[in-house]
Amino acid sequence: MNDGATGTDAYEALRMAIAQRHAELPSRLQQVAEFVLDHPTDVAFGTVAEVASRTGVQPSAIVRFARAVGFNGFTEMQQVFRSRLVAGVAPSYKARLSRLKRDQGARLGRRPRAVLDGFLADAHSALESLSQSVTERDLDAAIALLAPARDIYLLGLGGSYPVVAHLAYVLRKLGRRVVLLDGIGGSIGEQAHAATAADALIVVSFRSYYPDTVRLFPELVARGVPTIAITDSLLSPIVAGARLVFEIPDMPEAAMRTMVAPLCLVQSLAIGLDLASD
Amino acid sequence: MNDGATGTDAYEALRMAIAQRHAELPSRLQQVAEFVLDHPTDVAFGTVAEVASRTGVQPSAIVRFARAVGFNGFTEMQQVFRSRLVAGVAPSYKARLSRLKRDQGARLGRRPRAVLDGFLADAHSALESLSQSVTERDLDAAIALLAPARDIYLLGLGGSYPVVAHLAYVLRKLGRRVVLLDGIGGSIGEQAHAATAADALIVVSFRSYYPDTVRLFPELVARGVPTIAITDSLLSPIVAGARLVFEIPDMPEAAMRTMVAPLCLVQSLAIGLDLASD
DNA sequence: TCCAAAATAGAATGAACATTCCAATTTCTG
DNA sequence: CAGAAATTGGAATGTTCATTCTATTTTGGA
Repeated sequence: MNDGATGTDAYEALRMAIAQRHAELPSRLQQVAEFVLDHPTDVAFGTVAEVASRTGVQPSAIVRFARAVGFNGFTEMQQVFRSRLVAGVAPSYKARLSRLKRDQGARLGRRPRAVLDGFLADAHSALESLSQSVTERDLDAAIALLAPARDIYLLGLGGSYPVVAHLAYVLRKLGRRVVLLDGIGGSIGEQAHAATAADALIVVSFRSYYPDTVRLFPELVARGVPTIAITDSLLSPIVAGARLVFEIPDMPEAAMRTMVAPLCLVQSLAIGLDLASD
Repeated sequence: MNDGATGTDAYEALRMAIAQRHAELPSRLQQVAEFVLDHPTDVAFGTVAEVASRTGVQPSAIVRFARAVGFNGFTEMQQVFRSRLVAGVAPSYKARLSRLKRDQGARLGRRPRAVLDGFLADAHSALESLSQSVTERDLDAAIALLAPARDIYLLGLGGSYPVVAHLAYVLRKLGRRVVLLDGIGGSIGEQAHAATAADALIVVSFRSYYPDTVRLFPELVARGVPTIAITDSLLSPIVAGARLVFEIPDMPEAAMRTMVAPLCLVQSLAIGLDLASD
């Protein structure tokens, strides 16, 4: 079963279907069709009464229209119009949809291919929402913060560790002095002991926040180390005190996470920093 | 910080206000605040009952929260969340994609935003080609190879290290026994010493292939350890002897690499393995 | 430990809603 | 120009919803 037809696709498909059938509809329903095509957002948010009044028809005409184009009622049609808005912004809803899609595929037999497709869909939407949520201003500010730093300290444990590991790799390749706070061979606190206001810190942490990260972060902030936080919520324990916060919301939980978005962000910071310092 | 307070601005202002007041709210309202910040889309579309149920509180708590942050009721607060979605509708997905591709040419441009867009475009296309190149048969075979393994050894150094680090994290979360060959505290060879035909090995390596990987890989193969290789070319030094090879071609070079595709692949292997062994 | 104040859960309430139904009207058809 | 069929308007219906209210629980202070 090729599903396609979720999110924007479903909306576009419906749009085409309405346009096609427009000619053969009774006049009042044509009127509805025109309004609906011209004001999709009103349909997404409005009630039957509102849409009817704006269209200039009776509420029942709206319901009849919805049925005429293949739905069981207005509410059902409205879902399609809402899904479009979700596809545009709204990472959470979208993420949930793709997760749903994945789960559906998995239910149909747990075939690994379906699992892969699910993660690919997640990854695509994560990248998409990253693209929308990151502003040029924040990127500039981040690079300005990192540029003068003597050493760049990286803190990310548990599921976030691969992100900082990658960042460490790239920054070192680019000739930067990096301290990766991984706690190997002793306490993290000792590794971070030399950090001062002349350095910089990049913290990466997602729910559920790794205890050592939560503990060490405020210490470094208190010592005046300029800090960039990459996390999933403004309420995360690594937000207060950070000079700059990149919020990457709606990450799936625990083992289901791919870290694709944070990786891309971090990569861009490193390369952007390198380009800026020539 | 005087915003015009309409559309997205109003939303951002509200978000900040909620984050600030979070600490001083009673606990149930804090709970609501967290959900609301993390799932704005659910608030935009949902009913009080839905939001309450997803948050895990009573409907009245939602209303109390809305009043606590300065509205007359839930409905009023919801308007702000809806306004954000309306503001974000304009550019269609396809338009954004093509813009992304166009900007890719500007990769050499130094503006960090262009750099990020470039990596995002790369990531998208990497995922796309991964989706095409991986066959269901290979995935099945990989999972069949991993399923009976006692311990799963992971080998990936340099730029590939984040991939295996992530894989190790996920597999351990799922209760698998994992040995991450990272060379910490001694030689990698010693870490791998216990590997036998009853175990399994996943090697990840991309050009230019890390010397230690190239050295250790044939040893393990010679000892009969069933091996899955993830690499960028069939000519790569970790292909010969591997039971199974996932080829992910066309990776950009060295520090420019994001590892997004291998990460997704590896994630799918782990989850697919877990699902298969229920 | 006890008391007062705040917070909360859950039921009650009344409004708003989508949907259904039917009589009135218009549009086809022979 | 009938007569039948389709379409339409508008009221009726049953449901769902946001909101309010109150009894109970929890919290904080003396």
